Amino acid sequence: MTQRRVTIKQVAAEAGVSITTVSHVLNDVPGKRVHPDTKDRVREAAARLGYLPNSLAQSLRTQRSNTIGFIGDEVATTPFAGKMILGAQDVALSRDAVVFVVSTGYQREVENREIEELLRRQVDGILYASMYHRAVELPPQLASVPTVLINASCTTDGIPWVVPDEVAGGEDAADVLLGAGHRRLAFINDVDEIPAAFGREEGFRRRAAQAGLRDDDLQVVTAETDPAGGYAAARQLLESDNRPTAIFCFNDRLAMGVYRAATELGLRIPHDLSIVGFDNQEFVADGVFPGLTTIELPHYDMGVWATEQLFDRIEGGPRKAGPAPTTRLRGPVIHRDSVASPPWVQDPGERREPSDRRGNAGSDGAAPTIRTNK
Amino acid sequence: MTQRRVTIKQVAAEAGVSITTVSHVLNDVPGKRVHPDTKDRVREAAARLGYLPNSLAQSLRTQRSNTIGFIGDEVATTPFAGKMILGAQDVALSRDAVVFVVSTGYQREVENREIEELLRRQVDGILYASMYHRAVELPPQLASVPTVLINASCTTDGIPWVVPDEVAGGEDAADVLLGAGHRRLAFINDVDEIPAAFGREEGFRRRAAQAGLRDDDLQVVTAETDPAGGYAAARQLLESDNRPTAIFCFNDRLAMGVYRAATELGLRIPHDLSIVGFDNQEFVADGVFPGLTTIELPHYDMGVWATEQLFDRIEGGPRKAGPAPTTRLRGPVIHRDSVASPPWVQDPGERREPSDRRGNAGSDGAAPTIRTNK
DNA sequence: TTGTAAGCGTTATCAG
DNA sequence: CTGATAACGCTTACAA
Repeated sequence: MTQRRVTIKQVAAEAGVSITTVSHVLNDVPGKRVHPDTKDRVREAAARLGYLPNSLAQSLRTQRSNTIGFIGDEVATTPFAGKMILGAQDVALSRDAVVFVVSTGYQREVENREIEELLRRQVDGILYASMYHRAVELPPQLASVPTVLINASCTTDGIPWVVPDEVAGGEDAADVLLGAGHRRLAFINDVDEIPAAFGREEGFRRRAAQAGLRDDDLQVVTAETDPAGGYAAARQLLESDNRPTAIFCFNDRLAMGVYRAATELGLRIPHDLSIVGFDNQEFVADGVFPGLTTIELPHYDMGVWATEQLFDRIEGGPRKAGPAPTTRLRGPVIHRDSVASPPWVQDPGERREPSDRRGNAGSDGAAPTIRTNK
Repeated sequence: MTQRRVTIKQVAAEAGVSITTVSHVLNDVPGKRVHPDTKDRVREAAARLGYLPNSLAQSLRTQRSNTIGFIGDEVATTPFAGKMILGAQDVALSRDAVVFVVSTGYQREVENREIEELLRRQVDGILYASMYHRAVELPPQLASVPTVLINASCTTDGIPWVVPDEVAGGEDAADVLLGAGHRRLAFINDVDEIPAAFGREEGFRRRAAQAGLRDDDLQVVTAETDPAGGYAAARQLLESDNRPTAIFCFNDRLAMGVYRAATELGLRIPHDLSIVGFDNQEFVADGVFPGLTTIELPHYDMGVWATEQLFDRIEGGPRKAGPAPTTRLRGPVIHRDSVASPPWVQDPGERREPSDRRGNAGSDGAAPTIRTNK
């Protein structure tokens, strides 16, 4: 059935010119002037035959495949992978490129095989993505091809990387709570010692200190980052003498447990207890009641940034001047309904206005702020 | 920096043979007998140089790219995409193939461009995936390349497709509830008229009827498939005269709303109300308290099945005999803690044993059953 | 303004 | 058993 695809030769024949000419007009080669009439004839012929240049042949000749690889440690169990991939493919498509997606499942051998397959296919570059913010060691085979890290940092130099601005996230969370008038805060942090844990705590503490909170007005505890962990930590926090009026949670899943604890203790959210989460896992943050105000992780934007960097490097030749760029991207705060002023506060300070969903590719400037409907 | 990759020519030189011979030994060409010593020399040379055959050149020559495309309507906003992709890439990798992932965002123009890019790259075949079970119309450009549908059906003949077995899902949900001794059931279905809605209702009703339930022992209402929709429907259901003791929800998100309604009405889950969901959206089903018993959608398995079919077609030449295979895959029921026997029931019937997570690629046979820890 | 021919890295045909 | 050599479909000096 699948009759052989139409080639440049057929187009040439159809247009009554040589294949060289076809190539010239179809590629708009700079120095070459081709008679307008000829051009038209060629274009028509190509269109008539439905000619699509064979990318493999082009790549073989030009040493450029317009193809990049996306290597993820896991692609199925987190909702984040999709956003990074989408960011990557959006900018890829704008350069007529397509992306190979492979998932390693954290297995070195699988990773090696996949890298090999990608290399054999002459990918122009590789995006190496982690599902959670961490430091990685770059597989040595990748040394030969432009590579950019997403949601991960590394010490190999010459490798650009992008991660979320965790500190800013912690600050933003604090600002939301402080802005509403809260003065007794708690932070349920991840037990694991990872960049996100350090960064968010640092930012949160800094703002609390700047706001003049005393040491025992800010409790920090750690927990497993799941509902059970959040529940346990929240019970402890909420039954203590100096009960906080607001809790910042390392992530949304953990926050679910805090909701439960609050409910069990008869505390109403947000009236008796305000909560801010992290991640903006839509089905979670938007599914709990009342909706969870949370800090979004900039996965899509990281995908975009990384891919743009990647193409820069691919096009910029071997190595651009100066060290590789790295950046931390700030995620927007998503306002829902889990934050209110404590009863004794009159003026909760101004509430920020809604803004657009995707406006924040930069890492500096004030945090964009978002209010969801519903 | 990136010195030109090593080619077959260099290997030939290094081994002191012709490139033909190198090709012969590296590919183990059937009819060709090469002296064992020569073989060794070649293999060593290849290894020493770190030779990786250029896949582009191979493809150009053999007309086989060992590359497939995965076209999804959206890849970022659902947790399902990742599983289908993983299924696809797992089988692809086992055939030394890699998969291009593209997302159309439901935009025809984007889809067309992407299809074009894939075709230009000579993909051997295409997986066309929908994020929710529906009937699709196949883009005509795909006629020229082997294609298999995932989570979607179509009428174009010759096109294999795989979808979830919705009817079985409805039956399984009913069985769980009926098995626990419930006799007053409700089903909150999707308002949208989609295959999932029809199928699940059919299966659920069938089993209820088989169990001898009277018509008014099974209420079916419809709602938006989000927490708010579930909440509203549940309030209505639970405040009625003939309050059901168990509710089957079209999906897990909707079930979240049912949890809230139950809590507000002072009904305890599962003691006063049993709930079964659908989808097994991990962070939701596993995040609510108590954990939600639910029917999993077989996304991974659908990805696997489709990709195997795809390779069959690719290898089987133009068209295999007979009509294209299609199938409905059953998802396992995931037992958590949202189902119990109503108080008046003595023996809830036997509870099934835990089983393995991936054992169910087939669509027939009893539903595999899974109990999560925690 | 157009065309010839070399070459990108392989595989496959056909001789030696 | 081994090796020239012609494709595969395209781009690009270089000629005409």
